[in-house]
Amino acid sequence: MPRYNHATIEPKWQAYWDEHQTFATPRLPKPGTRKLYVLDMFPYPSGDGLHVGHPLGYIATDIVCRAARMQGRSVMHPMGFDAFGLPAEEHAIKTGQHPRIQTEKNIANFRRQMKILSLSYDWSRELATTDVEYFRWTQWIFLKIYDTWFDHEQQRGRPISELPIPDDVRAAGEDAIRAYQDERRLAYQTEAPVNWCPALGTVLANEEVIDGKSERGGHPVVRMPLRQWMLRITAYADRLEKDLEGVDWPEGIKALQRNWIGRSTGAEVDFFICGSAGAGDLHDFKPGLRGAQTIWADALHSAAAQEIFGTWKQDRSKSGFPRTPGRDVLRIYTTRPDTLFGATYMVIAPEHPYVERLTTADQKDEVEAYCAAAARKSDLDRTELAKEKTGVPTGSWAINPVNGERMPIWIADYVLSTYGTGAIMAVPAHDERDFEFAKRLGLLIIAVVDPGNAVSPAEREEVLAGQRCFVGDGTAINSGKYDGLPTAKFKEKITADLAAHGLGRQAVNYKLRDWLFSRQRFWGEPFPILHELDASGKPTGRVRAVDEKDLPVDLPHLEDFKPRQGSPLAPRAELHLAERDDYTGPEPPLDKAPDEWLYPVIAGKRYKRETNTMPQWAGSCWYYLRFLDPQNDRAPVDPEIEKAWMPVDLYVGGAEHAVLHLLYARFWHKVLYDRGVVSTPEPFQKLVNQGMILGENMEKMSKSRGNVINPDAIVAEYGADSLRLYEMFMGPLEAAKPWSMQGVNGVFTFLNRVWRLVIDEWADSVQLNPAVVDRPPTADENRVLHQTILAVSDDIRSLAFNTAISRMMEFTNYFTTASDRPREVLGKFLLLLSPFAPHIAEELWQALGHRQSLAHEPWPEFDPELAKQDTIEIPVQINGKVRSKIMVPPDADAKQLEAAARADTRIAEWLAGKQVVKVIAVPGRLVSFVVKG
RNA sequence: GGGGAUGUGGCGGAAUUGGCAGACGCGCUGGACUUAGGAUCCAGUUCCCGUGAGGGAGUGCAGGUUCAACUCCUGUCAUCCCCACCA
Repeated sequence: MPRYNHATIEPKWQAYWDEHQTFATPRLPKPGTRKLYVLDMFPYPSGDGLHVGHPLGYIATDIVCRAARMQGRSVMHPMGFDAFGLPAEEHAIKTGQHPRIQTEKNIANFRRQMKILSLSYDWSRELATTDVEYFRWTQWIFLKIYDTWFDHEQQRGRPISELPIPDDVRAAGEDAIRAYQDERRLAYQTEAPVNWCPALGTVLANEEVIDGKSERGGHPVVRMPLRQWMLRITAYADRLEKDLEGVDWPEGIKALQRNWIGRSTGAEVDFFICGSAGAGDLHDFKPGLRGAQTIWADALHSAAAQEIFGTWKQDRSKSGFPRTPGRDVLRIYTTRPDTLFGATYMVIAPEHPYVERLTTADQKDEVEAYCAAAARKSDLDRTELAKEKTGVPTGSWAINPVNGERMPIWIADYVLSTYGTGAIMAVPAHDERDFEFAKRLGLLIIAVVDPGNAVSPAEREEVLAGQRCFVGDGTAINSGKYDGLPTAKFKEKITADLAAHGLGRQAVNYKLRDWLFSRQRFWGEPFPILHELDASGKPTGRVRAVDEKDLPVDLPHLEDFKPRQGSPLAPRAELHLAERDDYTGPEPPLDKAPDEWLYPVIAGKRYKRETNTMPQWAGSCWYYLRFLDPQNDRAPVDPEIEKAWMPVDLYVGGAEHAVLHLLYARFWHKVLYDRGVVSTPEPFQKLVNQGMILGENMEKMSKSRGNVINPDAIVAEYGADSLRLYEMFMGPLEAAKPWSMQGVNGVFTFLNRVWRLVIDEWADSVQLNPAVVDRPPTADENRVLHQTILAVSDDIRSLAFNTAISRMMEFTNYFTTASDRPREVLGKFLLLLSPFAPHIAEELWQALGHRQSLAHEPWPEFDPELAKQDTIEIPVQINGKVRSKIMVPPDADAKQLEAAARADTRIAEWLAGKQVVKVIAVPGRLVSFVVKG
């Protein structure tokens, strides 16, 4: 009758923990205890609810926390919701209902689903990024960032009030000072291209644009510039990379972040421009295709070029390398300054500011057409179509500072305006892309690196003849006085020489770009920013931060959430949309807000609110701080509390956040650190990525594949304990692994066996199994118990939950067959089991006669003496093959092992008549004979 | 093209610093108890040969180091993920 019935046990204990506030966390760690902050990546509360993949990480952290509490640590274990986001906004557009309503419904469902799993969160700390009282502080942090500039000398963010203002700027007046500051803030405005879909009247994310058309509806999409907010994350690139050293993260994730930051060291070099408009004879040469080689050769030593170059070089060596390049030079960035002598042409990006200036009259049409076409392409198009590199000559020339030779300047979209200086020197002999381009267009290729024997002799000949590209290191050739230098040395030397002549300098570049921080959406945090208007209602360009006391800036009431209907243009053909009268450009939904929200008046001045909203990342950048002090209405977090709990000791979540979320959060944290809001330079000490749970068919779980498993169904049939146990038993936390219903049944069976270990299933009511007795445990029983204690404790520490469970199964197997079992041993076992399967553990703990919850019961102590075996089995190998096994005391030394092995009859037979060459005896491990004959 | 991860029975997966390959579970086979079992208990279960004792092979593939290799080294194949013209 009293079978294991999870359906009655689980609600009972959930109610008990709730009522007794078992998992409430005090404001500060209890004095004399070590703190432990364990954090899950909080979910986006989607309408579909949790699927079994979500709780994988939650269960793992919960086990860690439950065990840690029993080990006497003060545990912080909170949960919340990352609730801004597109799906809720789309739902609102469809239904006209405020997204908050749907969002709160979804949160309620998520919370319910988590609660039936008994994840031991302190729910009093729950938060959602959409809570007005939460995003009030998100806005506050934005203002901190806005109020900060980055001091490159000190490598830290400082208040804008401490920014030194140069005298000439100060003299130019208040607006000049303001502009000077605005250009240096960590939050600044710029024109950035967005994907604008006129038919949908909305701006789309890159992922929503497929082949130049909107993902939904297939409407045309144009890229066009829009004034937007950026965060200067690039200022922190160096620290974001360096500080990875000190954190305990998977190497793969660190590599991913380093790769994303993409630090490279090279040189910036100035090339003198000649042949720009008005420079007379120098641009008589049209850089042709086939003919380029001879033209180039002719131009090399033209007297005019030599003369101009000579004086320029002299000037530079006196005045040094200027901070910003003058009008007369084209500045490039290269990681291979050692190939400078092999540069045969230059390329600038179609968006480069010099395009117009460098384009000669007869190239004008061609260049304009090319740049216009490039502007229409999305980033994706540009890389996809790049199988064939394209470009047009500007008609202008540049002079190579190391040898005074002339080279044509091209425009090509294989050069990115956003990296380096947006201009390159092309070294086709030693760069794949330049090689491909030069080959296609018949440009000159000169080898300046001898690969030596890094390639086959035949290949080397090709390289030297300019018929093959070689990008590796080698020895310098065709490089004047530098000939013979190995690549690395050459780089150093020429960089120093260029610097000495004021022609170049060492430079560091990052792939990381500043963070585009505004979205043209409704369902996000409004910016606490006001734009000043003049008497006629036009923006003056001055920006004002909302006063801290006026936070939060809440979202306004809107009649409907539909985006503006744009005019039906033929966008791909239209390049100058903004100039058309009937054009209504991208306008965020907040522009439809009522005037009293949109146009506040402060001190007699009229303002317009910023109507962009923050991206979804914003809320997740600092939630781990708010959990510590969620009710605080004077600060995002109390400094005393922050100091006591930070950093997060263990952070568990999916690998999909390996780059962006973790980089953004680290960035904000560092700004807050510089500004004294937090006390640690890094927020997350240890990071673990849980793997994906696949469907039973080994495919990713998705609605469309129809292989989604809902945890509710599993809990209903097998109980939360079985679900928890199964998810942990499936395999290593980090690995991807397929779901198996039979596997769930397997752990369910195990729990039934545990149940019967303690409870008499034949009795009419729940009572102890008569086999449970009060007697001291035998040596064997103690050994099994203590080996289990050791293994489970270690496995929890190393997050190897699957093996911890298998050890508990072994324990159960041992005691199932025993005719009786000591109560004390069972009790200790239940404590070990409780972090994994807390409900059944509590129930059985109570059945054993305990009155109190075991949630804060001390963790069983491991006694090595009791775990010791009196004899152990040792394999004996002969020539690497196990031929027998011997029983010896665990502390037997090498001599005793060998003697015991020789005494073994089977070994004696194997050794008979053979010569023993060598004997290896490793105490506690094995004996190995090497024999001959 | 660059970076990262992973390859072990029919399946999920175990295996301190190199030291008994296959723990634990699923599945399967046989048996017990049963009117019955998707319950429970017992035994077996990497493959090949052998009734058996035992022998041989075996951790994607090919080599190497070692008394000893899933583990270390070299090469190679496959799968997955991320980034992708970053000069």
